[in-house]
Amino acid sequence: MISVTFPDGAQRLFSPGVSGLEIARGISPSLAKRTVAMALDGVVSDLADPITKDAKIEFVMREDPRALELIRHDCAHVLAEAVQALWPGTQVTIGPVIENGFYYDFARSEPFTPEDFAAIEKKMRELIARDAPFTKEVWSRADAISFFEKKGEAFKVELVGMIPADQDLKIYKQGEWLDLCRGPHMTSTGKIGAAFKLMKVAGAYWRGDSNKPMLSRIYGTAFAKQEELDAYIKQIEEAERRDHRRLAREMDLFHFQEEGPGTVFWHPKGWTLFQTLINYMRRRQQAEGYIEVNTPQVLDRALWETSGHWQTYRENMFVTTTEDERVFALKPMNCPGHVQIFKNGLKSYRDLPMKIAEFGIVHRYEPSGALHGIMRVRAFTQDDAHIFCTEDQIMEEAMKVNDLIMSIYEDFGFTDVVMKLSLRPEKRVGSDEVWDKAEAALKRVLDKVAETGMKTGINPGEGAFYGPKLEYTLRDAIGREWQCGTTQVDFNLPARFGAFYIGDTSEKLTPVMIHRAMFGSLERFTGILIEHYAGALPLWLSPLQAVVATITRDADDYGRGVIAAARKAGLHVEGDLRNETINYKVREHSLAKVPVMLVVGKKEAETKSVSIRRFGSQAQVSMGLAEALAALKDEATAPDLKRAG
RNA sequence: GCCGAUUUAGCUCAGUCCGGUAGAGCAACCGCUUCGUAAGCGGUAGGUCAUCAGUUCGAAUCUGAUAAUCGGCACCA
Repeated sequence: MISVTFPDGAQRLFSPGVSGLEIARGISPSLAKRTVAMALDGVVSDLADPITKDAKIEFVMREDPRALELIRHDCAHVLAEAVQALWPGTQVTIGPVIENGFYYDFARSEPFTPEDFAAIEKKMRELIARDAPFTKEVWSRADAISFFEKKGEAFKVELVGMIPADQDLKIYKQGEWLDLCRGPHMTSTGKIGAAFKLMKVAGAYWRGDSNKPMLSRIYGTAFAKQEELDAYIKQIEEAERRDHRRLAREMDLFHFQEEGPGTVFWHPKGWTLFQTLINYMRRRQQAEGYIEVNTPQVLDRALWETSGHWQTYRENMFVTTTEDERVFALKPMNCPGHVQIFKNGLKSYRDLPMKIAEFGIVHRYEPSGALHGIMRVRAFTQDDAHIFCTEDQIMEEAMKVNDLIMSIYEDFGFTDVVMKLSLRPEKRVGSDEVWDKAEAALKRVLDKVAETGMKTGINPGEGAFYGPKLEYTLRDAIGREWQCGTTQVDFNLPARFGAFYIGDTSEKLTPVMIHRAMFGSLERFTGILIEHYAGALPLWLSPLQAVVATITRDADDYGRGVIAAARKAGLHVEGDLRNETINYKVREHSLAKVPVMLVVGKKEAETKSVSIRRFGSQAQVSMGLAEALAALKDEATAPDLKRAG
C-alpha cells in the first residue's frame, strides 16, 4: 500500500497504481468533476496518472493559477485539431504555452490570415463543447514513426526522433484527434472554457533555425475567466497607447524617413530630452572619476581586423572604400578607439583603474526586420566606458559600476531590476583559461549582488565574443522588460592591441578591460522612458516644461512677461497667445502632454500671479508668479543636482 | 534576412473587389469672435494616390519589381 497525504495533512492508504481521479471520486463525485489535474509532491500531472509511491496530493481546480498553463496548452491542442479539421493536409508541429498565451506552428502552403480566425474559433468552440476527455497513451517509437509517416506528418516524425531514449513517448488523444505531447493536460477539452482568443498570425522558423523551413504560426491566449481575458486585452491596448512611435509624433520628438532606415531625425524637443540625459550621465560619471573622450567615426579596416570585429561582425558593419582603394568602416563599437587612447603614452599601475568614457555614436547594419522605432536602430549613441584595470581590481570596479547603475535607474523611476550573467558563446576569441578567469570574476559580483536581495540569473552561451557580461534588465510601469546596462570583462582586446602598463616591479603587464554602459543606447533608453511614463515625463526630463496660455488679448503683455521670467529661471517654456479659446488651448496642450500650463488672464495680470494646471489633473492652483517659478524650478532640477543641494 | 500585412493631404482614414482621372474629419491658412481651464463660427488652400516598369483608349484601382513601415521569426558584438 502507498500513503497519500492530503493538503489538510490527513493521510490515507491506497493500493499502488491508484489514479488521482479514483481518489477524488472516492471523496466526492463533485470534487472529481471539478478537478482538472493534480499536483503530486508539487508536480502538476494528469489526474488519470497512476500514483505508484507515497506522495502529497493536491487537486488542481480550473481556477488554480497552476491550471492556467494547462488551459492554454489544451487550447493549443484544440486549435491544432480545429485547423486540421478546416484545412486537411495541414501539418502540425509544436504548440507550447508562452508568457501571455500559447501558439501553434503549422506547415501549410497557404499561410493563415486573421480573417480565418472567426472560422477557427468557431470550430474550437465546437470541439470544446464536445468535451472529449484527454487520454494519454505511451507508444513505441516505431509505432509513432509509422503512424505519423502514414499521416504525412513529417515534422512530428522528426520530433519523435528527437525525444531522448529514456523518456516515454506520450500521445494525448482528445476524441478522434491525437498529438505527440509531453503533457500534462486537463481531464477534458470542455475544461478550457470560453475565455480564449486567437491574437495574430506570423511566420516562424522550424525549430527556431533560420536555415529551416518557415512555418505558419497562430498566436492565441486563454484565461480561466472572461474578465481576465478582457483585462489582458485592455493591457495590450494600454501598451499601444504608450507606443513611443506614436507618442513621439504627438510630442514632436523625432521622425524617420525612407532615405535613412533605422536612423533618427531628432526634432528640437526630442534633442532637448536627449541632451538632458547626456548631461545627467556626464555629471554622474564625472563624479565617479571617469574621463570623457571622443574617438573617430571612421577607421581603417586593419584596426577592425586586429580587434576581431572584421572576422566576427563584418556583415553588420557599414564599410566604405575610398577613391584610393582604402577600406574603412564606421565604428560599430567604441572599444578599439579607447584602447588606442590608453596605448598613447606610457601607463603605470598608478594610473589604474583608468576609466575612459565616451558618448559614442556607433553604426551597426542591423537586419531590416530588426528595426523598431527608436528602440532598435542602425545608428545610436552609447554611454560607453572602458575601465582599464588589474585583475585584482575587477571585482571592486564591477561593484562600483553596479552601484552607479542602480542609483541611476532609481533616478529615472526604475526600481525593479534584474541582473543576469551571460557566459561564453560558441563564437568567441581567447583561450578557455582566460574565459574561466573572466567568468569567475563576474560570478563573484553576481553572488555579491544577489546577497543584497537583487534578482539574478545566468544565461549560458550569451556572452560577447570577447568576454562574459553582466546584463541589467529593468521592468517598466506596465511590466515589460528592457535590457539596458551591461558590464563586460575582457581579457582579450587589450592583448590583441598590445596594450600594457608598467607594474610595480617594472615589468610590462596587460590590463584587463571592463566594458560598461548604463543607459546602453541613449536612443533606446529615450524610447523606454517615453513608454514607461506614457509620454508624461517628469518635469526635469520634459523638453517642454510649461506653456503660458492667455485667456484674452488683454493678458498678452503680461503673458509675454511670464514667458520671459520663466525662461530666465531656466525653464523650457513656450507661449500660446493665439486667438483661441482657453478650452481649446487646454485641450491641445493636454494632448501634447505638456506637464504644466500657466494660464493668465485679466485677474492674473492684475495680481502678478499665474493659474497652474498640471497634466493629468483638472485642478487649478493660483500662485504668485515668483513663488510659482521657484517651485517649478526646484521640481525641474535633476535628482543628482538636488541631492548635491 | 525570412513569413505575412500595409503604404491615398501634416495626422486619422474612405475610395481598390467591379479601371473612367480623388473624398471626409482634425490640423494649417484667412476672416469674424475676446471667450476663465479638454474642440466658438465661417471661408480658403492643400494630394504626380510610396517608387519604377507593364497591361489598357484610359490605372489610386489590374500585373511585376523595388523601397519603407507594421506584426512575428531569426539576429542584437
